[in-house]
Amino acid sequence: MSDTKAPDASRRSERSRRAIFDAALALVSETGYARTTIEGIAARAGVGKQTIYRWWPSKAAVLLDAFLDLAARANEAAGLDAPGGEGAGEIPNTGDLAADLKYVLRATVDEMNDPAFDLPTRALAAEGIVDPELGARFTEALLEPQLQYYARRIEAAQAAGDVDPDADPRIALELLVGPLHHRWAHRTLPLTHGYADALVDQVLRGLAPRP
Amino acid sequence: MSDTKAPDASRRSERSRRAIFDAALALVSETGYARTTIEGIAARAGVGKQTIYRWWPSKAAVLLDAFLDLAARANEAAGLDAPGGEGAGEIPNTGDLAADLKYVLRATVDEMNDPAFDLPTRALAAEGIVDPELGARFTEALLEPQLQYYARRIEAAQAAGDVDPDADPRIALELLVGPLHHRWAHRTLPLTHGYADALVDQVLRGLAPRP
Amino acid sequence: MSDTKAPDASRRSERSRRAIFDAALALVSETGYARTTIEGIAARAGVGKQTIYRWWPSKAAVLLDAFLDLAARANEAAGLDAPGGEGAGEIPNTGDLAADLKYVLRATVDEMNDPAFDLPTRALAAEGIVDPELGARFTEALLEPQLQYYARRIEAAQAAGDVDPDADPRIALELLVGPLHHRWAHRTLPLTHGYADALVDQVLRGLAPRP
Amino acid sequence: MSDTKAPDASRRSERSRRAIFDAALALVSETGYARTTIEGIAARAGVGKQTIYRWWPSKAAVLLDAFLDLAARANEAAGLDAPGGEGAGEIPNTGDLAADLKYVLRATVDEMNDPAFDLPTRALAAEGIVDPELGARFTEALLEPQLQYYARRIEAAQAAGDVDPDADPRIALELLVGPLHHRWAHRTLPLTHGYADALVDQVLRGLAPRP
DNA sequence: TCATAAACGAGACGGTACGTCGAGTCTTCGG
DNA sequence: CCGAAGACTCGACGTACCGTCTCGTTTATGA
Repeated sequence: MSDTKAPDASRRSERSRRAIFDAALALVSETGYARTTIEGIAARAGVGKQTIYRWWPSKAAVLLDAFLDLAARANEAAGLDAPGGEGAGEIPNTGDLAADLKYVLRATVDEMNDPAFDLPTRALAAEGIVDPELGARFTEALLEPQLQYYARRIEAAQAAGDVDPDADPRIALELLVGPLHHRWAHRTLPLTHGYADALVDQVLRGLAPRP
Repeated sequence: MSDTKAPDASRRSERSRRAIFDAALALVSETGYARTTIEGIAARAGVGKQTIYRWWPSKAAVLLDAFLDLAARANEAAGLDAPGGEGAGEIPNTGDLAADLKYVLRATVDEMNDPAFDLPTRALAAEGIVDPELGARFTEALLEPQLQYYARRIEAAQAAGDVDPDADPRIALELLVGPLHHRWAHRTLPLTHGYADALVDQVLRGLAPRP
Repeated sequence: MSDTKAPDASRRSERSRRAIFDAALALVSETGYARTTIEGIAARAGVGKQTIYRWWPSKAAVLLDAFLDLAARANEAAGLDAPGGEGAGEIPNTGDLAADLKYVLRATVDEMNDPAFDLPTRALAAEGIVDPELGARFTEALLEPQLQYYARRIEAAQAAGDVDPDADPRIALELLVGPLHHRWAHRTLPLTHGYADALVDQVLRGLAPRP
Repeated sequence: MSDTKAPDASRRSERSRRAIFDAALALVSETGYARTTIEGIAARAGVGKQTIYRWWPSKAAVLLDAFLDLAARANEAAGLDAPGGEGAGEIPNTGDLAADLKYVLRATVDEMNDPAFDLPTRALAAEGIVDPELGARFTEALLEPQLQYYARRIEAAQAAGDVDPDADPRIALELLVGPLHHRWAHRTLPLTHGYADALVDQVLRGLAPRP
């Protein structure tokens, strides 16, 4: 007499799962997150509503998983094509910290300016701001791993003597991504490569090893 | 030539307007933004739904105005009780830039940890991330004026020789509020006074006048 | 301390009254009674809503008065152009009862087939069926006077020896208008001159003086 | 090729259908038709509004079906308890036409004086007068079958030599029900058994076989 | 002959119900 | 025996009018 509610994941239809992800991402980018409905996703995916409710608790959760899946596939496809790169997403280490950070921040700026990434990301970020549960999953699965790349690169720079060994890598990394995020979230000023460069330069001034 | 449907603002009921603000803020802090409905606000305010729809286009717009009104009244009540302070909200200038910034950032951290401010702010920020129109109003009316206080204090510090005259005050200010916002928005790590202090110290290292 | 609500009828705006009647009749014939609203009448008449509510208790009452006014003006314009006619609306008395009744019933059939009369009459009749108050006014002001014309003509026929003196004129008259009304109200079969004639013939057979 | 929105009637909830009928009839007789709302019916029936809108186009249509259902059940329960009667609703044929008609017309008068039948019938009749669509359904489903009973009884009387074989049964039947209906609809004079009797006598005079 | 009180146009107000949409649950039926 | 299909209850949406209530603005005496 076990839990009558737990669905048997092993019997899950992979075909339906993919169709739901595809439908969700398509609808969000076509009509916006707010106008995307679970009924709509089900209809578009050719799936019963219950098949969605069985596996996800909310629209946001569906979209988060869809996004994660998208990111995973993108990473897979990415491979080793970054300069000096090892793992996918890892920040390159050419020995020139400023150049490496500028490269990554410029790429981030480009993503933020690309509606294909921008719109669903905004939807998820907005939901995560309000819903701690979902925000935690978002942070954990997408944001934090990315921040660790920065941490590792900065620690490498400390080991190489390019950064003050007393500096806190966590604070350093937040000085890089925080301002970018702020402009993106509040649309105060345009996000440009120039801004990314200036940001890196200013932050690195504060991280320089003390004489 | 203009909108033929515009209601006559001069005949507007101030009593209803206030009741709507109060109800909206109360409901959001009691039950959360998502569960707050226009019907609920109207009922709580003892007001017809149409009276809300007549003056606001959306739930978010109501809440934004309610928040603005709240902030305005708070500012009015604030007056001159900040150390070295002149205008309400202005960052104090005691001559010690680090101390002044830490004072303000600690206050900001406290607000972010106070559910009374936190919940409606999250709701508005989330809506603003997704709805550019509303986000613009939010930024313009609430965020940007606050950022200008930072800009002025930093410029004063430049004039006093405490900050590199070549530094860009806008970038400097974003280095202060961006990371704070980032932690708040994504709940990556706790927001503490210690974090505020460390942030100010790290940023000011990068702003120090060159020898 | 008399009734504080009674408006001063002597100061009433005749212009508004006419405009309201015109607007009401126009709207009912254009869009139907159900879709006609007091707000609509007021707007069309260029009149404040309160001017309607001041003088009438309901939409149906407005329409009834509008209809009465229309009928009064029609009667006024009618004059003496009926064969053998005296008063307006009076049933002619040419000495041939059957012919006189057929003449009047054919005219009634024509009115019932004319949408300009049909639609507002249906609206009023329907309202009167459900609302006894209004129904009484309708019957008293419009229907009963008309029925009296029949009563008088039948009594004249009795005096002339064309109708059994023992027959009840009220029952006789209802035998004439009742079936007509029935077909009109329920749209069972078409209303034609032939039907009017057949009806008169059949009824008069039952009214013939006994040998 | 047909309507793409048509719901699947085979999956319809019989329980909801019954609850809606019961609620509709109860509300109409308790508070009157005008004050009966679809929301009210749904609430009383413990049913979602959509379940009403899914299956009926209007309040009047709901009530008509409820009424039809009521009549059908009443007929079913009626059986053979009328004098000389065969089918339910059929007019008895005792050989005495006048008596049979008086029996039925008196029963009709009684129904018209019984608020339980009167109120919903007035509501439906009123709606049918104004809405041809609904009126047609009303006439077809309720009125016309009843009129056919009269037609059949009169034809039987013609066959028996009690009625002029040249008389039109349709006109004859309308002479009986039309006046009754007229008094009922316009409330001109009270509906009594005496009136029913007088009506039958007067009409039969006109239908007597010619010598 | 003007002041003054009313009726007037306009329309905002608190409400009620509308008809629609989607959420999340429950039932049926076909592959 | 899953899962698509979709009917169900529920509740909020945004709209339309209701009937009431101010607002100024005519208007038409009666002091």
